[in-house]
Amino acid sequence: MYQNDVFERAVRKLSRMSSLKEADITAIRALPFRISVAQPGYDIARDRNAAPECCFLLDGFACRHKHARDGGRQILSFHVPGDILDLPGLLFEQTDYDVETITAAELAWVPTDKLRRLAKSRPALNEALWRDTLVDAAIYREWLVNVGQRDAKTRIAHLLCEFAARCEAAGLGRADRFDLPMNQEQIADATGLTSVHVNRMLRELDRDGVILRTQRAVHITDLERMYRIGDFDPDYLHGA
Amino acid sequence: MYQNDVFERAVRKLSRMSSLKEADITAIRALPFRISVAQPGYDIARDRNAAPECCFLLDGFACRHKHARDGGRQILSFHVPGDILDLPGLLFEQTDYDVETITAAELAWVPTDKLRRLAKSRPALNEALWRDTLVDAAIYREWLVNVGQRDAKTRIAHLLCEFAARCEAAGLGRADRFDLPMNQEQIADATGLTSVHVNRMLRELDRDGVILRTQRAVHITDLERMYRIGDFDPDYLHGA
DNA sequence: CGTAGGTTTGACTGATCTCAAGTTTGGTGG
DNA sequence: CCACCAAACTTGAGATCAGTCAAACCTACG
Repeated sequence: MYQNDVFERAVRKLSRMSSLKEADITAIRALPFRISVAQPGYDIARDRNAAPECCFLLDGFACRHKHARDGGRQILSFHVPGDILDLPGLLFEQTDYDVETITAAELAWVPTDKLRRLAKSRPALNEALWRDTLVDAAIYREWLVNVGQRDAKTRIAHLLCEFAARCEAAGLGRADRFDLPMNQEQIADATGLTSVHVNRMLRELDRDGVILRTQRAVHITDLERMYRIGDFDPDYLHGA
Repeated sequence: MYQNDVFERAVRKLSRMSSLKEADITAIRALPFRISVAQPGYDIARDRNAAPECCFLLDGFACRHKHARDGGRQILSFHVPGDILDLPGLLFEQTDYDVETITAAELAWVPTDKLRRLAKSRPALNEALWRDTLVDAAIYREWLVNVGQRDAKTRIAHLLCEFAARCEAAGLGRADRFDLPMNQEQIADATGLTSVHVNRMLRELDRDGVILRTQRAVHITDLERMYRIGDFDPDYLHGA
C-alpha cells in the first residue's frame, strides 16, 4: 500500500470517467498534501485564503453554496468522498461560491500550483480534470431544470435520486441501502423550497412508500419508483 | 485581412479571458469550417448528428435549453456572437441539452476532432477553452441562485443585466443603448416563470423607469438602478 | 387585409410561504 | 443514570406570490 492512499477515491473517480495512464496515477499519489478533519458545518473557504490550496474530500459529505442579497442561500451541489471541491480555483483567482461540510469530514489539501503544474505536464490528467468540471456543469444544468421547472415533490425526489446515484458510483454501497446525510433545511436550500414544505413533501414520499424516515435521516426504499417520481435519468451524470 | 475573420469575435473573447499567443490565434484562424445561416427558432443540434461538428455563433443570438418530463422548458443560458455553443461536445460523446437560435443567426461549423487535436497540441488554447467552460459553469451557478432564491422581478432584472453585460463585453455597444432580442416567453423559460407573469413584471420595471419597451423589444434605460433591482454583480462573469 | 405570433389584461385558483406552536432526538454535565 | 438543552423535525392556519384560463389587442408580413 502507498502512503498516499489518501487520493485513492479521487483517483478511482477520475479513472472511471477518463482514461488515466499508470504514470498519471503515480504522479497524483506523489502530490504533497496535508490532512485536516472538519466538523459538520465547517466553512472550507475560510481555511484557504492565505495559502491557496485545492481541497479533496476524503471522507464525509460537503456542499457548494452561494447567497442572494436578501440572505437566501442556494446550495449548488452536494459532494461525496473522492470529489475535488474547488477545481475552478485551478484557473481562476477568485471563486464565486462557498464550500461547507454537511457531516464530519476528512479533507486533503494540495498546493494549487503543484496540481496546476501537474495538469500542464500530463495531458491525460488535464483532460480528466477538465471532464470533471464539465460533469459539474452538467449537474448544474440539471439542477436548473429541477429548480426552474419541477414541482416540489418531484424536485426533492430528483435530488435524492441524484445523491444516491453518486454515492453508489463513489463506492459507498447500494443506493437503496444507505441513509442520506442531509437535513431538511439543506434539502430546502438545494431545491429552492422552505424546510417546512420539504417536511410535508417528505411525509408524502414516505406515505407513497418510496422512502423511510428514521430519526434524522432519509433512506430510499423503492429506487425504481423514486426515479419515476423524480423525473430522474442518470445520463447527465456521465458516470459521476 | 484574413480570409477567416469568421473567428474574429471568438478569438477576441478567448484572448480577453485568457492569454493566447500569436501562434494560437493563427492556428484558430486556420481551422476548417463551413458557414450556415439560421432562422429564429432553428434547432442547432439537428444539424450536427451526422458529422460531429462544433458550432461557433458568428452573428445573432442563441440559447441552450433542456426539458423536464412534463414538457416545461428551462433555458440554461443565452449566447452572443463569439460564443462557442457546444464545447462540452469536445470531451463528451453526448450532450445533455439542446441549442436553438433566438434570432436570425450566422453559424460556423468546425470539425470537432480538428478542434480537439488543436487544443491538445496548444496548451494556451487548451487552457482558454477550459476557462470558457468554467465561466459557463459560473453562469449556471448564478442562474441557480436566481431561479432558486430570488423573487420574480429581481430574477428578470438580473437576467437582463447579465445579458446586457455580456453583449457589451462582446463589443455590441453600450448596455443601455441596445434592444434585447428575447421575447417574454423566452425570459419566462429562463427564469422559471410564466410569460404572463413576466409581462406583468416588465410592466413594473417600465413603470419604475429602468426599462423601455418598444414593440417587441426591451431596452435598459437606467443600468445602475437595474443592477440594484436585479441583485446583479458581474464578478461571476469573469469578464465574459 | 387576413393571419400568426407575440403582448396585454382581468378574474380566479392554487402551490408554496410565513408564522407560530409543539414534539422528538441526541448530546452534555451533574 | 438522569435532567436539561439545543437542534432538528412536525403540524396547523392563514397569507401571498405566481400560475391558469381566457379573451382581446397589436404589429409585422405575406
